Amino acid sequence: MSVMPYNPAEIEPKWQRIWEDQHAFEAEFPSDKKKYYCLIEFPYPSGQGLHVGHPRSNTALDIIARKRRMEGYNVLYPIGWDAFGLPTENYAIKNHIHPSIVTKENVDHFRSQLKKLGFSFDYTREVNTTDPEYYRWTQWIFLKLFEKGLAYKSEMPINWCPSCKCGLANEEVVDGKCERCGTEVTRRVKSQWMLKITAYAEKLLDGLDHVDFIERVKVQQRNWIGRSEGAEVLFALTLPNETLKVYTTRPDTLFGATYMVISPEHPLIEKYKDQITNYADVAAYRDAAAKKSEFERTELAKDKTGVQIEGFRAINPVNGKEIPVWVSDYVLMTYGTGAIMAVPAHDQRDWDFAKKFHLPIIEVVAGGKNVQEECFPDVATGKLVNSDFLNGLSVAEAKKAIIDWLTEKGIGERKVNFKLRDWVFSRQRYWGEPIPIIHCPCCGAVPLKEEDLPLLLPDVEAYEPTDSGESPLSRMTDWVNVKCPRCGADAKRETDTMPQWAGSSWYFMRYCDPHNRNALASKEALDYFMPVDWYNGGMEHTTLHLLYSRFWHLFLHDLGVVSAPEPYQKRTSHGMILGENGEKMSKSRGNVINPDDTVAEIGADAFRMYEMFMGAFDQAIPWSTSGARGCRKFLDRVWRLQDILTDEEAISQDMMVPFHQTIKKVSEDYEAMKFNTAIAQMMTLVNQINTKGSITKGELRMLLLLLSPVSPHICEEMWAQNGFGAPLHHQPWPTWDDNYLTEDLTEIAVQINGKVKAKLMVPTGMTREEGLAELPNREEVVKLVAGREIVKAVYVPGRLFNLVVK
RNA sequence: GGCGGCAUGGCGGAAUGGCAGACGCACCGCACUCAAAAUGCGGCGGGAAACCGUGUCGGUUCAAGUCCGACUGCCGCUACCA
Repeated sequence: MSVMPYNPAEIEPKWQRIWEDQHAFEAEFPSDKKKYYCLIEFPYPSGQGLHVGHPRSNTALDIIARKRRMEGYNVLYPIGWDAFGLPTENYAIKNHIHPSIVTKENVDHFRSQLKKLGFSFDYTREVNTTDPEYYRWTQWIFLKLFEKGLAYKSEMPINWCPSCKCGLANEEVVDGKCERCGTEVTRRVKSQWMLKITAYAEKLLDGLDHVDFIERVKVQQRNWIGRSEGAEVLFALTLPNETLKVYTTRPDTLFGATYMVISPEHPLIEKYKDQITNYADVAAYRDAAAKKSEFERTELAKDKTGVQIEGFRAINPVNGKEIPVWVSDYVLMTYGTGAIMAVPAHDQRDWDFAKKFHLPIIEVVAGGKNVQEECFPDVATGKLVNSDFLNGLSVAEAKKAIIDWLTEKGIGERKVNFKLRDWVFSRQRYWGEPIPIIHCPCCGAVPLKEEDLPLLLPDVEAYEPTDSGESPLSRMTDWVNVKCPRCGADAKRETDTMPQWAGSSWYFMRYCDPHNRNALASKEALDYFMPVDWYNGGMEHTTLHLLYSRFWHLFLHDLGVVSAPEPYQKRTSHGMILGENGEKMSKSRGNVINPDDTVAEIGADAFRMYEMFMGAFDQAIPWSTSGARGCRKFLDRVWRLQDILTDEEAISQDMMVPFHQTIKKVSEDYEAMKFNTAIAQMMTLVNQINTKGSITKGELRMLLLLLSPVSPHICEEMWAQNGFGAPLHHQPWPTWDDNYLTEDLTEIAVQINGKVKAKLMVPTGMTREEGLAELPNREEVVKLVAGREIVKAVYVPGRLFNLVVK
């Protein structure tokens, strides 16, 4: 008997319809079952449509979601659209179409592409960040942050993209260039909304100890938060009642401080302009530094510049010595106190600076080479010298001693600093959430009342940003001019909008209760579904989205909105898919693979399988069209197993071991995201079945169960065609029996001096003692030893037998 | 400069310290075919062989792709963070 050929173009849409009609993948609430929440990063619905990178993450968690359902969990695996953002706005400007229309078209296209891949998303819970019913809650969270003093407006130099005409967060500046358009970023002073993420620095750091994130992610977040322990020290100045505070991680080297440096933006310069005898030089240096972009500052990092301030000096508190104060842009106003004590002997930057300007270098930690020739920054080995009461101590001991001394004298104290900066939250753009604040000349910034949310984005004629740097909304006078809700005076609305990171900072909470009109989600739904059990996404979101959303979630937890402190229990990350030439896929390189084309050629099941089989999940892998066809060939082979199907119900005795090994391997490898080896194991099994020449019904059922999370359509179809009963996705996940994992006899390797010389069959249970007693007498072994003296024998049960001979 | 990761056939990649190269791709041979495609079967690191082979050099071990030390080369993140 021979079945019809495998035709994914027919069976895939059929099963997608059946799943939809049966509401097969909708999460229940309320439910008595245990929940499992799988999450992938919701896509930005770009005009280009789906990229082959999206299905890599989606398929991986689809496998987990489908397996969990078969294990009896109430699975939440949702999808939505992160739809605010610049590309849509730019497209709208160029083509004179409203961004909301562009967004709708793109979302529809994306959804249809995803549906063709058969992901088991719960489409009834779709969210869209541009939906007023969604962004009213984004605005609500902002109001709460404002209420708690975590949202504030601040005049500050921001990164300005002259091309996008928009302020950028530090995180959106890459190599001194705009992340989006590549234009060199300049600095511009503007009044900006800021979110005080720094208030959560410690919690964001501590929370990492309680979640199961891959180590890379933890390390990157820790680095980004950048906690450092040190001390603040007050230096007296030769000015009446004036001190200069510095932050240092090396208070132990205080005796080696030979000069000080303040940042060009340091207020001391303006305050004492009359006392600074070379003020003109200092001011000129400051103004030149201000003009430099972040990029230029970094580029010129190697070559230190600076000006010595004439007119006053500082006094080193430990030895009373007067030391000069310099201005240099290697000291940043935005970190620490904007001023440092310079210890050239033990800090590379200070050393470079001292060498250039011929400043004294005094060794205070012995153990390196001549500090006049080479800086010695090591903290592990040296002992203190030239440091009075610290002499002879290790660096760690000296740190403690000097901090105690400073604290006692009241001129210093222990201090923890973070690299993390507050989040610049304003965008001078149209296509984002309006910030629900009214500026009143009397009352200042007045929040909208909660019942007035959502503050709708008004329709405007032109979305172009203005040259003045104001948002396009500023031109909407009818919308901008309002009465102050507090005092009734004429007031103006805030015209900046929120960044794209806003809507994506809480979307996983909305999925729990997406149609709620009274709250961002009900407490009951949040307490049931949160936290996300498994979140997979790109490494590029580690320091931005992943940190921002943890911040918002921790904040909402403090507010009592949600019980879980951390939003994500587990975070994994997929590797990038490269073009066939091994380079990053891009239009300009002409190496983009379109998922639609691949699905049309080999089907969604084979496409999904290839995405999982191509290599280690967390590594970057080049696409291979012939490799993808190989997966289609495998599914053809699976399909043709029906040609050799017998009427036997059970798994035959001689196949028990291979099947149980496969159940174990596949089950464990899916969990460890080792999808490639899980699939390889199933290929091996199918090869074995083909060699044997027949397959029983029980064997086919088992294979289909194991394969179905990867390639669900073909498995459902074969399941139904062969009358295997209730739909496959309702079947329980199979379990293995350890008794069937091994054969009676095991092949081991026989080594002489560590080199494999022969293979032997031994009873599987043979212990180390039995092996050592019996194996040297085996005929094959005696032959290999050839009369030489056996110095040592090692038997590793089930593995090998090694003889060391002379 | 700092932090992290990686290095295995022609290619993607397997391998709790225990038989290196599973599985797949490409390629070669054979069968089927008038022929090709598809499919099936077989081969496929180097070497005539002894043997040699997991970026380089050392070390630990009965045994190292795997652990340790030094180095080289790529990739990612970060970057004058005091």
